[in-house]
Amino acid sequence: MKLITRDADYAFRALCILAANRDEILSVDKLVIESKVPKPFLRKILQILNKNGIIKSYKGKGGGFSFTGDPKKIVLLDIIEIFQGPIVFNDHMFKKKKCPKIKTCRIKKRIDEIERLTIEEFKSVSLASVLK
Amino acid sequence: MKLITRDADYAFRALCILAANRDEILSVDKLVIESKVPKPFLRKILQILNKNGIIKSYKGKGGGFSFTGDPKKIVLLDIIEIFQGPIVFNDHMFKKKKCPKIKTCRIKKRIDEIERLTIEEFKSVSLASVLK
DNA sequence: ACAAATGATACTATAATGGTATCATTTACT
DNA sequence: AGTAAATGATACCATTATAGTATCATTTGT
Repeated sequence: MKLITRDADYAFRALCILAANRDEILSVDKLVIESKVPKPFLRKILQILNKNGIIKSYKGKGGGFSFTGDPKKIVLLDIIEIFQGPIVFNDHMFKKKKCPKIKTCRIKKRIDEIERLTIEEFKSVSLASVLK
Repeated sequence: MKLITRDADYAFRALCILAANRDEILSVDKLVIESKVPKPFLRKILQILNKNGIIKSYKGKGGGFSFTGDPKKIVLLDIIEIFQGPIVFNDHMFKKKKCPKIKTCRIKKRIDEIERLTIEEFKSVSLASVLK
């Protein structure tokens, strides 16, 4: 069982490279060399980061992507949620509908506690924290 | 994104019912009524729990399944691992092979810490802890 | 003998994952 | 103006996982 999917993982790694060269424009080709991620896949990922306002893109010759934000403010949780949606440890469904005991279920409550704890941890992993 | 899959979730809930009626033999039909899980799916799940030594099964008329172990010793992590394999937050792969920087990568290290923390939490969720 | 139960196994539909490929558009540079 | 280098937008695809269902064989209590 894997929690973090490939695209979110690649995205965060590419982001780290961009953040380490803050405000510089790096082409996908350069990022491919540094990150080893397959180029068409990395392109798609960077486009998504751009659409979500995490990085900026520059079209045309000499173009590429750059990170201009605050490395302390972008955290792993943000990236996971962009590519994988919200983290849900236990959806508590039966077939297509929610379990009616969802409010009182002790199992659900306990798992939700663990979920909150893990989410807080993912919030603590900022770009800044893994760079220095 | 979901961490705990349906089968592991159903399994743990069914186990709770069995543990609450320890040493009693309950048929799948009874467990279906209590748990609301679709019968053929629940059967498959119980067979897997049986094969993994978590519960015992009794064939023939009047048969069923029973939990005879120590509710303190069976934890959510055991069940997740049976149905979903080991928990891996970040596999750190590139295409089909491991990232060569796997030993030194700061991102990987940080995520592994969070993984260990979460696994410890799942170890703390025993049948006994959610029953009382 | 029969009914009630599990054992074993095969099957299926849908969605997610991990990509690839292609054409359109933009821009810098000569 | 023309061209090369870059991203934008989309469509496509193979494989695997998920969430089940269905069926027949076997065992066992009465």
